[in-house]
Amino acid sequence: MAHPEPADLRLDKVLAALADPARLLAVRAPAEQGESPCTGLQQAAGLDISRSTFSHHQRVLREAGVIRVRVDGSRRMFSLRRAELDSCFPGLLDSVLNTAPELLGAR
Amino acid sequence: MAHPEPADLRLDKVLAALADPARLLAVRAPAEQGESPCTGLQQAAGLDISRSTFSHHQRVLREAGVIRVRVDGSRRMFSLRRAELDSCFPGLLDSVLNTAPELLGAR
DNA sequence: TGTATATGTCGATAGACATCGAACACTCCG
DNA sequence: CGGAGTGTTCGATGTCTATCGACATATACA
Repeated sequence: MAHPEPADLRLDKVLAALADPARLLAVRAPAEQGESPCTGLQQAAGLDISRSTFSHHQRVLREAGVIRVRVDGSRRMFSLRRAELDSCFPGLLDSVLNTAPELLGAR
Repeated sequence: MAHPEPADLRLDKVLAALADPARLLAVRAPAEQGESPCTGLQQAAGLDISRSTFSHHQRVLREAGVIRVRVDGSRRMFSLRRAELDSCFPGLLDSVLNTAPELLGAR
């Protein structure tokens, strides 16, 4: 369960991680609610996908450095790596999170 | 040679179009120099790829609504669709263009 | 100690994508 | 007209990605 260092964040990877409607939705829940458990996040995002697929998306976001995953008992708690992202790519996360849901893309 | 209407821009498509080191480079030239011819743009971006590959990238950027292509004699002139992008996704383009070249990603 | 809950991993599959060279189309200029 | 310059399209190829179901793992709880 590796997280990249802030110095290792790359814009193309971050953009690729965000360039998916499911992941754009998944990233909004921890942005609004703070740290969220995996299941709650999936439900909050209204994602009708299998657990393994969600786990895959979670890994993509984590390996790109967009989210942090913390083990808490039997659950995983997700949070946005907002400070690191804002530091490396100022304004990027805000512009993505402020986009109206209708403009995110088709599922 | 179709360009999407501003109302048809979708964040996931724009992010996907930008989520490539070659395209991130290609987009910086017209941002700095204004309207640029294709060849000049490719050279300015330092892209060592074939013409057909560059043409492919150009198409991806155009179909996502990131750039506009105008035919001028035997050449194509490229420009950023800055106004439309800023209107739909405020701050996104700026954050991408302001990112240091070393952070764009590996080629 | 079982049993239920929560989540990751594996292997398969189907579709998307980056890349190239070759061939084609169009414009400009001599 | 014909060659040079500019760029697109096509077909092939290798790689990546999204998705799933099944299985494994780990914690929590009775």
